Formats: sequence, structure tokens, C-alpha cells
Amino acid sequence: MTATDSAALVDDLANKLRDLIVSGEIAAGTPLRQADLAVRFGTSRTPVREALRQLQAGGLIEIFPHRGAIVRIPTPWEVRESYEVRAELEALAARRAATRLSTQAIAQMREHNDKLFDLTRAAAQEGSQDSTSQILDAANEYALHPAILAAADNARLESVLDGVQASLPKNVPGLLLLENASHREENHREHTRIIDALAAQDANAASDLMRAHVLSAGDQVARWYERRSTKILRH
Amino acid sequence: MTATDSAALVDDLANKLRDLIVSGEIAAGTPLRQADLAVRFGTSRTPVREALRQLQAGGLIEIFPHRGAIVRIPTPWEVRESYEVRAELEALAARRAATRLSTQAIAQMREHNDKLFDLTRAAAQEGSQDSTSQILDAANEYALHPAILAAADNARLESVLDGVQASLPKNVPGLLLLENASHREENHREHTRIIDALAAQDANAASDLMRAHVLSAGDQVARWYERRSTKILRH
DNA sequence: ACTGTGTCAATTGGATCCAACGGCGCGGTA
DNA sequence: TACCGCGCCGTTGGATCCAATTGACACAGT
Repeated sequence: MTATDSAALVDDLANKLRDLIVSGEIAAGTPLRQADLAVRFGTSRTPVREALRQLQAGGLIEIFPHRGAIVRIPTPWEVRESYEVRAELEALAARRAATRLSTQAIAQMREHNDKLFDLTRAAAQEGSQDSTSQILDAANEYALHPAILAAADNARLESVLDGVQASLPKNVPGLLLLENASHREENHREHTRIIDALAAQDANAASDLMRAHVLSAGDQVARWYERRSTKILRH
Repeated sequence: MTATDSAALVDDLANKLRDLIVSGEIAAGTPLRQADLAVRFGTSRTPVREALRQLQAGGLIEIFPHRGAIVRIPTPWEVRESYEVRAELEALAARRAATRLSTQAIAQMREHNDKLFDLTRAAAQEGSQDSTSQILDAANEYALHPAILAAADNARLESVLDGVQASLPKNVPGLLLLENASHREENHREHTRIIDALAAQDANAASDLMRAHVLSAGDQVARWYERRSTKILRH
């Protein structure tokens, strides 16, 4: 995956910016000054602008004619819409994966899933240091779902799904897993059931379970955004 | 939809280019010279480059480091992958639309569907003039599917689906409808059944019918590309 | 005191300029 | 004659320069 194609520099910029945004390091709603970003990355404004265009195409930022770009602030209903789309795509991935997974790949999934559950629980008890939360977030989301997605063996599906997820900050799901024990356990339980369905090569069950799982996670995330927006309204 | 946001000029360029490509006016595999495009659109190379970036993000073209951009040539299996994804998304759209359509909207759908069927059949008998084929292609694809998509009332779904479709030239489905009578009739029959399910507010049936419909259309398109590639191999 | 207008500063957008990279052909040598 | 290397040319990529648009502030008039 190291510079498979395309002009590295601009895409690197786009990726770095995307990471900064989805990791929450650049908060939603922040205006993006081209000049600032240019000095931050040590380049001229030209590649920054091209990178911004790319992010705009992905829907992560919004560019206003002569007023600059801002990080899009997802509204709760946008979150629900995105998760509804994502649920359908992940359901498709699970359906395809069900008939393509080796038994040992499934065993590894199960192992990783349990291990990550333990890690998350441990980190939650220790306290919320940013670094660990980041790591866990990455580790968790990099765990079951990408494995299933890879097993689905459909490049287009992968890129579309990446696009959907890249339009929302992904630190929120991680936060929820850390701060809400029951949600964490529910999450693990659903993961386990999905793996069971995959092991049984029951494509329909895997698909349905995955859809429900993503929808329920999306509901949690949407509620988080709803709480946040009411909090903001109260100032 | 007239310049809702973002700097109009660059996005206009991107849209024009996209249209030129998906309409087949610029064939797949064509190298895109920035200078040529610049003079063609009467601008400098700078906005052209930004537009190219945007199209690259959509997956329609491919940019090689210092060698230029080419229109991506979809391989048959890529076509299948795309249609599989599209089928799932359109199925979701149909499921959502089933509970949101007024009876009069359904009546209009039925009417449009029949009218377009007649138009297509008439055009097929007259002969294949490019202009009519273009019109029919646009009219057909702008008919049932977008109406259902709009009724689904999910902006994210709409944009993702647009992205999927924008990565494939859309003149091929139109051609197929013109040159293949049985496919044309099958298409109309499936559309009718979908509308029936929508009218009955049977979300599951509408969803399943739509998925099957898109998959079958995708199969036709993929076979077209397979025929084409074998023809090319034979020179 | 409030509103409307005019000017100014800041920022973006487009054009031009220059450097870097890759391909291709020519020439030299084994 | 075939192969390897060197240098030129075309194209892209990045930086800088200049114009265009927007928002804000201040001032004047009612």
C-alpha cells in the first residue's frame, strides 16, 4: 500500500489532513486556512488546495467560494444516515465473507476479538489517556470489520466503505467503547455471534447480524452527537 | 442544485470532465493531457489539475506520478463488484422508499416507466443515432432509480450511490437497452414488479426485487465488457 | 441612535514560472 | 549487429505572483 499510484506528495497531504480530522485533532467546525496548513506541512499553498479538493470530494470538509474550508460538523441525522448505509455495505461484506473464510482465519478472528475486548476493558479501568484511547480505537476498528471486509474480496466495496467511514470522525466509537461498559460488552457479544455465523458459513445470518450490529453501534454514536449538540445549545 | 457550495469554477470543470467521460465522449484509456484540457476549457492548468484530483478521488481516472492521468478502463470483474455494491445500496433505497411513497408518486412512476419503455422500443426500431441513444440513456437512468433514491430520503445514500455510478461509464446500460429487445422487456418487467411491491408497501419484497434487478443488469453490463475485451484481444 | 454606504484588509482563486521526473532516441562500444 | 549509456524533450508538480471576491469596520447622513 506504499504509494501504489498517484502523485505521492499531494495524496500524502490529503491523508495526513484526513487523519488529523478523523482523529479529532482538528475539531469539527474548524476553519482551515490554506496558508496555515501550508506552513504546517512545509509546502506551498498549491498542493494544500489540491488536497482540500480531494477531501471535499470525500465529503469530509466543505469549501465555500471565497471564504475558505471548514471541517464538516456531522449532524445526528447525518450520522444515522451514514451508519444506515454502512450497515448495508458491511452486511454485504459479511455475506460474501461467510463463504470465503478458512477455519484458521476464523480462529484468528475469534482470538483477536477476545483479546481486544480484554484490552479495551483494561484500558477503561486504568483511565482515559488519549494515547491509549487512540490505540484502542485503532486496534478495535482495525480488528473484526476490516478482516471481514478483506475476506469479502471486493475492492469496490472496500473503497466505498472507506469513503463512508472517512466522512465521520472515528474517535467517537472508540470513546463509547471505553466509557460505556454495557455497550462494550454488547459489542463483544455481537461480534462473537457474527463470528459464529461466519464459522457456520451461514451467509444470511452473518449478514443480518452484521447489519443489526452496525445499526445499533450507529445508534449509540448518533445519540452521543445528540447529547453533544444539546450540550452545546445549553452552552 | 446550482452551485450550492464550493468554488463553482473548479467543480464545473470536474463535472464537465466527468460528463465527457461517463458519456463515452472521452473513451476509456485515453490519456488526459492537462494542457489540452486547459485550452479546451479556456483556463489555465491549475484548475484542471484540481479537477483531476477530484475525479481521482472518485475513482474515475487514475493519476500516475509524473506520467499523467488516464481514464480508468473498468475490467469486467470491477464492473461486477461495482454492481454488487450498487445492488445493495439500491435495495436499501427501495426498502426505505416503500414506506415513504405517496400513491400519486407511485402512479407517476408507473406512468414514466411505461412511457420510457415505449420510447426505448421506438428508438431501437428507428436505428441507433447517437443523440437519441444519449437522450434515452439519460431518460431511462434518470427515471425509476433516481425517483426511488429521492424517495428514500437519505442524503448519504444518495451521494455514495452517485459515487459508485460515476465510476463507470453509463452509456453501456443504455446501449444494451437499445440493442437487446429481450433485455429491454425484462428490464421493464422487473421495474413493474418493483413498483408493484412499492405500491403494496412491501419493503422486503421491494428490496429483494431491486437487488436482483440491479444484479441482473450488472451481469448484462459485465458480459458486454467481457465481449469487448475478448474482441480487443483478438484485435 | 441607527442605518446605509464606502473603503480596506484578509483570504481565496487562477495564471505564470521554474524545477524535477520519466521516456525516447542517438551514439558509442563490445 | 546488438546492447548499454548518455543526453534531450515533453509533461507534470510545486512555488510564487497577481487579480477577484468577501466581510468588517468606520464614517457620515438622517
